[in-house]
Order: sequence, then C-alpha cells, then structure tokens
Amino acid sequence: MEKLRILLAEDHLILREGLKRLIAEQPNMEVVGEADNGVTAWQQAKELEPDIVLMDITMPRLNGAEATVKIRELCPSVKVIALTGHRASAYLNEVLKAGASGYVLKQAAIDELIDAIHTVAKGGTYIDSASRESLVHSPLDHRVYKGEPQGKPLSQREIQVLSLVANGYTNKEIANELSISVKTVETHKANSMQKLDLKSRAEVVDYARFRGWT
Amino acid sequence: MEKLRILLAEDHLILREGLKRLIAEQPNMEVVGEADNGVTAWQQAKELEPDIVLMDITMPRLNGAEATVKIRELCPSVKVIALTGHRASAYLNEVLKAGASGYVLKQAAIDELIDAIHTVAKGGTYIDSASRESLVHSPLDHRVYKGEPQGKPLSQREIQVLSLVANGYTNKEIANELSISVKTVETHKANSMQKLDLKSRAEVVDYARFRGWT
DNA sequence: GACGATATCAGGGTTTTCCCTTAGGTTTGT
DNA sequence: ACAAACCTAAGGGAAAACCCTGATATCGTC
Repeated sequence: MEKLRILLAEDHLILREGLKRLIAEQPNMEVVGEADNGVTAWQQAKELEPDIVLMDITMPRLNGAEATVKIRELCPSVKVIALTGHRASAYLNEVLKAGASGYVLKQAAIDELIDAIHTVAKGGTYIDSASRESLVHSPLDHRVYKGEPQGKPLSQREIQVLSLVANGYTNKEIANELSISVKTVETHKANSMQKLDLKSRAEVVDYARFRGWT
Repeated sequence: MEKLRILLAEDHLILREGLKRLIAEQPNMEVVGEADNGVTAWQQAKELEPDIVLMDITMPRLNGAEATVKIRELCPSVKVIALTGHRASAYLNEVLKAGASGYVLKQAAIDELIDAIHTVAKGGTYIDSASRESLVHSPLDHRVYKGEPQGKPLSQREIQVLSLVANGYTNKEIANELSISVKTVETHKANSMQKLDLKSRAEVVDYARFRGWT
C-alpha cells in the first residue's frame, strides 16, 4: 500500500514540526518535503510532485493563494489544502478560486485535517465544517447590517480589499499583498464603500467587525 | 527524576496537538493540561499548578497577557512562556510586563522552545533570539533581564488617540472628538507608536485588538 | 452578439497624512 | 524648587490617500 506523499508549506516552524509528527502517526501518510515561504512551496511542489500540499495562507514572499495558483499551473495533479487561523470568508473564496481543494482551520480537530487529506486525495473537496456556513450565506449577509433593505453584494475582490482596509493596511500595502496597482485598490475600495454606503474608514472598520472580518 | 509539568494554552487545536507530541518526545517534560482560551487557561493553571504554561498571545475570551496577569496573581510559582507569531516588540513588552518569563516565536526552532522551557523552569528569563534585537534598540531593555516590567507606558491621551486610530478614525475626526488640533493628534499618535515600536497603521490595529481596544 | 458585472489601470487635482523639528504651559514627584 | 513627563501646538516638505472621469479586457448570460 502506497503512502500519501505530503508537502508542508508553513512558516511557523513549531507548527510545522508538530504537523510532521501528527502526520507521521497516520499509517498511510508521509511528509516528503517542507517549505517556509510561498516561493519555496511551489518550487518544492514542482520538484517533489506530492499528492497533497498543506498550505498555510499567510506566508512570507508569496502568500498561500498565490502559491496555490502557481502550483496548479505547474503541476495540476498536486492537490492543495489551505490551512488558516482566519474564519473570514474572503480567504475561503480566494483560496478556492486559486484552485485549492480543501480549507481547514487551525482551530479544527486533527480528525478534520486527516479527513480533509483523505477526501482531497480521492479527488474531492473539503471545506471545514465551521467555514461551510459562511460560504452558504456569504454574498447577501450585509442586508442585516443596520436593517438596510440590501444593496448590491460585494464582489470577492472588493471584500478582500475592504477587509484589508479595515485591518489598517494602506492602499500601497494592499496593492503589494494582492499584486495589483494602487489605483485598482482605490477603485475597489471606493466602489465597495459606495455599495455599502460607508462614508469613512471608521464605518468600514465597524462593518468589518460586524462581518467578522477582523 | 521528576518531569516538568506543562500546561498548553493555545486555541489552534492543530498546533496544540503538535506541541503535545513535541513535548512528549522530551524525556523530562509532560503535558498535564490544555486550554483553548484565556479563561480556561488561568482556571487550569490554578487547578493543576503546572511548572510552565505555554501561552499563545492571541486567544479568545481573554488574551495571553491578561491571562498571564491572572495566573501570576493566583499562583506566582507558575511560570509563563508566551508563544506568538508576531515579531512586533510591542507584544514582547506587554507580556513581559504582564509577568511572563519567556517569549518564543512560532517561527522559532523546536530547540529554542525546549531551551526556553528549561531556562524558565530554572528561574531564568528567555527571550527569542529574533526578538532580542528589538529589545537592544530600546533604551530600557536591561531591566528585562532583571525581571522588571519594561517599556514606557502610554499616557491616557495617547491611549485615547491610538485607540481611535485603530478604530479607523482619521486625524481630523479624532481632533474633533477630543477637541484638540490635528497637529496634537499627530504628535500623540507618533509618540505612542514610537513607544510601542509600531511601524504602520496595520500594526496599530493589531496591537489594539491584542489590548482589547476594539 | 449585445449586455452587465467584474477587474484592471491612468491622469490630474485636492486633501490628508506622515515625518521632522521645535516649543511653551501644566502636572507630578523627590 | 527643579526635573521629568505630559499635553498642547506649529511649520514645512514629502508621501499618500481621496475623488473624479474615462478606458480596456474578460467573463457569463440572455
């Protein structure tokens, strides 16, 4: 019986070492490589061609979503499971769009992670039980905010940008993070604020808290 | 030979399980309890009286620093090592002031963590090698090694201003709110950020969350 | 194929923030 | 009383954000 070959992409060494031991306990899995940043992640993926990449979303050099896109391009047979501490649905949408086959929270139980690996290895898609809900009622939730009779829903990009704005990032930092120009960030920010009738950064922060983006 | 009794306070279950296995590998250490939030952390600390608490700084209900204060009050013999993914020295100052005896980054090597546990168990203070530098540049750091609380505290006004900044208010809005000039707001903001070694608005937001200002 | 929604970006002008320095009046501690 | 910390505020230049308009390419849909 062949073992599932797993690549760990995670910049927190302590967590990575822990994961390595957790996986080593599984009879049909083995860790074949490690990476502590997004660039190394896709390089390793290309070289090792693992069955699964366990990918932390927040990593230096190249974030998890970008690294996932790269990996899906270079070797489509390699499946990616995103690992994150954030419940924010913006991340979920992003990584799924990037081509990830799984989404597991760091708060999840080990069994969930193991389940996710098995499911994805068989060709399925695994979404963390806690995150599944936010996917279902995601686009129209802001209706409830202030009891407004709903406006146009935000696009995924707008959610991403607005969420980063709420977390205090400057337009420049957001542009770098998302690899787009500052002008585009301005556009998304202005459009999304207009859609939601938010008039200041403080209202954006408030709204983001309401949405659980923080 | 008696084993060091360790309490794990960490809300990310996956990391916690990993840590448990890492510690189980050490011949002279054992995990005697776990907590996934700040409140449970001090309750468990009181009940179990472990030698060491490995405490994540960002946790639900009560953050790591607050839980540390509580633990130091209730059972002074229990030592706390803070565990964090943040390099910002604001956290370092904060947790040391709260009474922690160690500070280890999640990016650190396992050996560092093990070293930290040994050092602290012997009554010493351990600061992560990567974080130590940020202390060197601060004028008051020699006190840390004497176990004294360190870092210039923020004045009331600075806290007010920084908290409003973190909540997305512009300088102008803050000036109006507090009935002072924009220039004064700039001064308070700059001074407080300098005291805490915060380099961007995003770090201010992060710090504010950590302090529970949001 | 036309349409709407999305995502990208530019130009250009106004406002605000950022960064540096300086400084006077008040409060507090020894 | 004197020092230290605090709160207040200003000038001035560089950088960034804000606000408008307009443009192009890509989707999926009807």
